[in-house]
Amino acid sequence: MEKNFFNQNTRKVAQQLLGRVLCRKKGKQIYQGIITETEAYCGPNDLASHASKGRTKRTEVMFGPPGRCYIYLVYGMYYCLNIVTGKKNHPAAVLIRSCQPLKTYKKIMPIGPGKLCQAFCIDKKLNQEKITGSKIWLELGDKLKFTQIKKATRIGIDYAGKYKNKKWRYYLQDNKFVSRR
DNA sequence: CAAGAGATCATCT
DNA sequence: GATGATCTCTTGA
Repeated sequence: MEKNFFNQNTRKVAQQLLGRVLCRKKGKQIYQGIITETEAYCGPNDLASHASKGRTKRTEVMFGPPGRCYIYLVYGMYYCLNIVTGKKNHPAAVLIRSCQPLKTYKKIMPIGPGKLCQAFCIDKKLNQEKITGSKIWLELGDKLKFTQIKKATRIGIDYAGKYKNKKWRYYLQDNKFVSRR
């Protein structure tokens, strides 16, 4: 991955992450999948972002340097994986929502942010880890020049006022491994 | 097919 | 004490 890739506009990162390969190593197992769906959470003004509520213990990692994992528990049940973007003290991140499995040893399809974390054995132990480490990292994958990117509203953020209508969800058109169309 | 409910708990007020 | 960046299951048209 390019240096400083995550230190740029969150929406741009979210789109450029599509097609790249998420890799996770746990023990001898390696899990890999092509990222098919992402969402951008664009800083302190974005009412959909946890960071809009200010700096707390949970959101602290978003205020840190780009390229770290932000992992939290939603609805008391599932983990969600984000990657912090933008420069330090600008709290923003990209939610990795779905991927197309390449190499998995579990019978869980990584479709939807909760299932993705289940399938890839991602939990809070990886919070704040660099996304360029030995446990979790990204690879370039094949080029996706000819694949269309669709834009849509983000899921599950009805509370976000005028930000709920922003089309900051991105997914690969015609790919089956997308949570909603 | 769409809409609603329930599971379940860390985080924040 | 309330609330979710989810998912599955049930109900009913």
